[in-house]
Amino acid sequence: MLDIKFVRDNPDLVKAGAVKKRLPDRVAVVDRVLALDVELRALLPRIESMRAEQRQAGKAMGRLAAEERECHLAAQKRLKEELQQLEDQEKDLRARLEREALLLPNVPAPEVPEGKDDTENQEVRRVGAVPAFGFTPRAHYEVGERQGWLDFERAANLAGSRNYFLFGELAWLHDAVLRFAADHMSGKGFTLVDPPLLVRDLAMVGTAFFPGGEEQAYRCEKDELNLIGTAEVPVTSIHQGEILDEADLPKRYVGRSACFRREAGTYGKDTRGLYRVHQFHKVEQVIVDVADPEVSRRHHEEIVRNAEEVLQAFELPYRVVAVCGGDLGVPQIFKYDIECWMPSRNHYGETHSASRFHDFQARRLNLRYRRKADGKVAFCHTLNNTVIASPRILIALLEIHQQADGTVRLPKALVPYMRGKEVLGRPL
RNA sequence: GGAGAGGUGGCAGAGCGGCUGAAUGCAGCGGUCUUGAAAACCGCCGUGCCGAGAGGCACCGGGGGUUCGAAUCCCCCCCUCUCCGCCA
Repeated sequence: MLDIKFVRDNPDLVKAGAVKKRLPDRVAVVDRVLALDVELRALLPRIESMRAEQRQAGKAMGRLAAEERECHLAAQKRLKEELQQLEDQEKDLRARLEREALLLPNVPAPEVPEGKDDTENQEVRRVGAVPAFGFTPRAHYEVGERQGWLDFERAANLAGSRNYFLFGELAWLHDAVLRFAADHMSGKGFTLVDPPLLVRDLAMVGTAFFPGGEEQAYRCEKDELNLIGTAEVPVTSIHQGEILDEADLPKRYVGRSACFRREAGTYGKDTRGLYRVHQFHKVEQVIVDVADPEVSRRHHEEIVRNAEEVLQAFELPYRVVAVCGGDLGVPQIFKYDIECWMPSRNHYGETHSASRFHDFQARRLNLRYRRKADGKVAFCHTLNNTVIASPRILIALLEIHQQADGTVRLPKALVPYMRGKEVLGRPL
């Protein structure tokens, strides 16, 4: 949610932001919001003065003798009816304004690159060499199926496409990377959180997945709950409605959860393997802090580094990209993606996404803090980034570390998490 | 799932149709005192919206309703607690 005052003062900036994000239909939203805002503010003074009159008269009434009341009552009743009508108008205006305002996209930072989609994201840096194999490398699903670790066919039979069974050592590896990631973040002072996986609309709207993302979420209509697509949703919402003490900031959380995504509209895309699946697990870092763009920027760099450290520990080549306007979501101001090299795609594939929101989510969540300097209340800034998402990361691990004989070498960092094992699978 | 009790400012906790945006305590801020700190004492101290300002309006879990007037009465929902039932 944008500050309505900001929209009033900078309509062109907001529109330009929507254009940069390639959301042409949202440009018109700015004008609609402004028009409703004008209408509402024209109405308010009338309502307020009527209410003031009503209140004064009401107070006087209390002091009046019973027989004096009669003549005042008639006037009061008339006023009441008139007021009622205006209040209905006000309520309707506010509802429409709210509905439109939720559609306004956050304004992208000036340093967000221009571009229409992910092909125009700007590479920031590459780390680690793309390996040269002395043999023809196999795709992860081949490596996995040959070892009996993966089964997509049986999973599809009972759960539909984009589902998977992980067996044996691969299931353990899945566990190991998540555990490693949680440990890594815990060591940096992030508090581990095991959040609710089913949440009310409040949290979905608050983190700005709704409105707009309804088609991507599984919904339990009976209970009006939604399965989360990422721990960002419940973890960023932890302090929803609260006024935090500045002394308690920043809040650093590392959420660990299953994630569910319908992947509607992706038919025919990434259909093989573990890349795009309905259900996965993720360890996610979330920071809530004071409303200071400079502080947010520092946190952003910090959470990207945290993720990079994990990838370096996993000995995976990757690159960091600055996401361009057209690939940026509605709520973000700036976003880095981290992509790991995936031989089967012969390209880097997205494994991490680090977002900076400023107070966009906090406004929707009514997430505030009291400033030490002046005792005033302000909306927080929020950020989040993946630490590790599995099984997607298993693609890179299996493909990069596969050996000619069909086994998979474990990076040293993961060995302790696999009970000392250094190689997975048997030679084939 | 059934029966009861309750949700009030950062926290605790009064109020239960008009004089209550809300007593009181704690915390916070400013001051007096002190070499300094503590204690004591004095003052200030909710949030949002509109307005250049004076000021006005809204908000006592959320939404409806009754009433000239609702934190206070009624209905629905959400949450917390207690008892019963069921259950990993």
